[in-house]
Amino acid sequence: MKQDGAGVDLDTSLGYLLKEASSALRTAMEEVLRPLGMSVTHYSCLELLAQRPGLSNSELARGAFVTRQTMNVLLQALERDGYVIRPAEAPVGKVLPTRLTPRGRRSLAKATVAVRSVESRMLGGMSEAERAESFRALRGMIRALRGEDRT
Amino acid sequence: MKQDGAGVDLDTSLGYLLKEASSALRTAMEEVLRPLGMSVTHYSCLELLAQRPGLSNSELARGAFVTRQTMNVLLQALERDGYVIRPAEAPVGKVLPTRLTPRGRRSLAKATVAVRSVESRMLGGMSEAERAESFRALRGMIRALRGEDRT
DNA sequence: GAATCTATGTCAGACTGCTGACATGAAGCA
DNA sequence: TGCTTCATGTCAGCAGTCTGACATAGATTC
Repeated sequence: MKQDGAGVDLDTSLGYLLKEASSALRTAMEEVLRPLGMSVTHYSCLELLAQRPGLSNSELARGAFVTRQTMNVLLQALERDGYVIRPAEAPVGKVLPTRLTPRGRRSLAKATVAVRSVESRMLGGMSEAERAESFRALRGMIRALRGEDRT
Repeated sequence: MKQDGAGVDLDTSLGYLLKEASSALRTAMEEVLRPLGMSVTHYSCLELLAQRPGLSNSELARGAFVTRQTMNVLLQALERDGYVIRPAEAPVGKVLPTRLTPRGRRSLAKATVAVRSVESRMLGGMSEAERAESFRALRGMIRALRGEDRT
């Protein structure tokens, strides 16, 4: 039933499987974050700021894989609700370094517990060697897709 | 600089890497499909129909990882533009089996060439064994995330 | 056979993220 | 110094996707 000549066979397509895995991960994260009133991008933003305080809007956008316009909208809401702070004036250039407030940190702490449970479930039955192998494979795909192809 | 106790370390998080890979794949596909005036979901729908003719709206939605409402909107547009056909009345129940028209097949043919180039680029330097390993790893993640955890 | 449950197709409204556009500051180059 | 290029922050408009809701058909249960 497989039309090898006609299309990309979905059952053996690594791209399709990657999309499936990503979709499953996203769904699982949304499930645990919803009770906290937080979206995946929302969480990603807070997590990035916790690990790298002072990131700018554009840097956060790249880290969360959205456009800087999208991140800007999110940051304005987070700032309005007191989860993050940005200086009114840029210390240098136009770049506004963003930081978590204590409230933002508390909010993140709850979310982290939820997200960690998903991640550990995903790592489930994988051995340490298998995790390392998956890591290597995904990194390879990313590098190839971005055209950093060193033949 | 890594706060191991505080959060999920992004640099060593398989979830984050999975999201990154998926984002890179999506971007690459959008790039090659845009000139054809086609979105990723649009393409997924046609590809699914080519491989499994007669799929219903809900089945297509599951295959493309969107809701059936979203797929319904897309199908109406595709039907209006003559890429697919659905019977006016359901042969059985409410399920409307969908099929590609010749026009839809031609459109898909062009897209397939583009998508295949992305996929082969992604597989890039991977050996056959590495591909199999990646496959196995992704399947494991999906199964674990969906809670089909057979201890 | 009737009641309940489940799945489907569809409509409407809301939200999220994206593209396009603009002004501004920094960095490199003539 | 002036010019070009690039990155940034931000606003506005648009497309895609989602949630909520409803009616209906099949399957299940009693």
